[in-house]
Amino acid sequence: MKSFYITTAIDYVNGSPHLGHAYEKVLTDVIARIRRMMGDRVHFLTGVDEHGQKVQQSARQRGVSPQQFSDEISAEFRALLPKLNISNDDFIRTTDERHKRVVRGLLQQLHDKGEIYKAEYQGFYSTRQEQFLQDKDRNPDGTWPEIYGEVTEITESNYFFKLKNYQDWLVRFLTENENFVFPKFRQKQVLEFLKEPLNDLCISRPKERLEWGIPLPFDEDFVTYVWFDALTNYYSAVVDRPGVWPADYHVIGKDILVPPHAVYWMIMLQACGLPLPKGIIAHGWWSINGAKMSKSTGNFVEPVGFVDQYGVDPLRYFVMREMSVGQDSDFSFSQFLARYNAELANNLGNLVNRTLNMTNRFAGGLIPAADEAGVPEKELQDLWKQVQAEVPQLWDGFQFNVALERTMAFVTATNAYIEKLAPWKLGKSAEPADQARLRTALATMAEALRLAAHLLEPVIPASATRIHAVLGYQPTDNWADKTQWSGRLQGNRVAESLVLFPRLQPPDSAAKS
RNA sequence: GCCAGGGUAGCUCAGUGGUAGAGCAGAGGACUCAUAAGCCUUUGGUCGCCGGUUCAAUCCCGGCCCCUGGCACCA
Repeated sequence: MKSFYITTAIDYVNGSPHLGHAYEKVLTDVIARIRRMMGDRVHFLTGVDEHGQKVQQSARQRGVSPQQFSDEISAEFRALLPKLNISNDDFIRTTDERHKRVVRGLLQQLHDKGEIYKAEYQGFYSTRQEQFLQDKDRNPDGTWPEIYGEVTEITESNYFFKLKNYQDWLVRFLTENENFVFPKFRQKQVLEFLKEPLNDLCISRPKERLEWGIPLPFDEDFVTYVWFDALTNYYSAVVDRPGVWPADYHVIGKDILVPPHAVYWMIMLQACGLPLPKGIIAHGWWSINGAKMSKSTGNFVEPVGFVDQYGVDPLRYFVMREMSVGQDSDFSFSQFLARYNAELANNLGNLVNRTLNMTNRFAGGLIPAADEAGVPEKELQDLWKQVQAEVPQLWDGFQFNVALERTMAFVTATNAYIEKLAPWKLGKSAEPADQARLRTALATMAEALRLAAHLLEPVIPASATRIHAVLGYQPTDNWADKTQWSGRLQGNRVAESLVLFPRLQPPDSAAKS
């Protein structure tokens, strides 16, 4: 069986992880969990990009070796994963031997095929910044900004990859596979970009200028620069695992779609004769309180600290509930608070607790068997059938925000059902008919909760598991079966109580009241 | 400048060629199992602006305005 193979972009280890990094992991994780739940054999890869000039510079500034520097920052990124409850199967570092070996292999192969050639590159070079400058780096009056120091025109030999030759092929491929990039408008952006002629891609740096990289196998005086190093991770990580490549989805930020993933990576694979990924998902960016994320202004969400304070699942829920995949979204604490209290605490969490409470109070803590379903039960069951059919379709279309909305609507309907039955009144009656209705009500609310938790599982896995646990329920791994309305909870002993999402107070309300 | 996305109730957004929808917030009510939660009812919008097509446009076409992002060997 072919694996479902999904990847995140690898993070560049030149700073600490922020909300954007966390979001991409969570989004990919949600998809991975959904596919596992649906029975696919999933392989989920994430990792870090460790080579390059900025890492070399940062290491030098701190007076440590590049390896030591990236060891430290990589550990920080790696630590984020369990914190976010990410279910990745592998974690790749571009400094891994397994990676370097594959990169060098591909480069050698392309060199042998004549896809890589050496040429001279002429341009303006800033010694202070150790980089070539573009015309757009100039001041409006044509001079170079102060930060570059002395700028001189120099000539440098480098290796180039023949991108140009594949432009027509790529245009044809994207035209024939119109849903290759999600969302669709991003695909248009790629084709727009390809209307201009491509240039060949410079893939090397001389070692005297940059030594923190993978040496070219055919010329050890150079290291390969950025794209052959970074993009190849998706392939190098699974080269020894038969049946995994090609990737089903690369999940990336919109900033690295064009040209790296949609152009360079596709052409690299094609030139190497390797199968192409089946799709690319380009997600949007988070702003914080309506403004661009920025460390210098403190407009920044630090995921580890946030999780420590509010929990993993609330963060996961918020980013999936709030963002329409592909669009940008805003993160504000007040919006987080509103979602948290309204949907997680009041709607879902409170339903869990009142269900446990009533089962304990009116049925001795054992979930009763339901009598024959009346009108209210049938209505709720019909709604479940709708939601159960609709949510997986929404998942397929990456509309996780809508899927969560529908799931929560089912939770709301369950709360409304409880009001209609009013078990607390039935519990005071000795009439056999009322007792039967009471048993039915308790069984129905527990069953509804069990089912809803299954739809929430990919997004808030730990909480879903806790809900199932307090219902005395052990899920099986047959999706179609376990999402059927049933009486399988009958006789289970429930927990005494559970405050799943403690209600949060707005920061400034404590003083007032 | 070019390209793309967006401009719909106080807020976040959904939506369709035929009297505008949801959630949250606000207001009122009945209830009490529960995290002062839940449920019911309800206030609220010239659907960015101007034209056009149409019996009929928020949805189609043209123009304009505003916000956001991208514009290559910089990551």
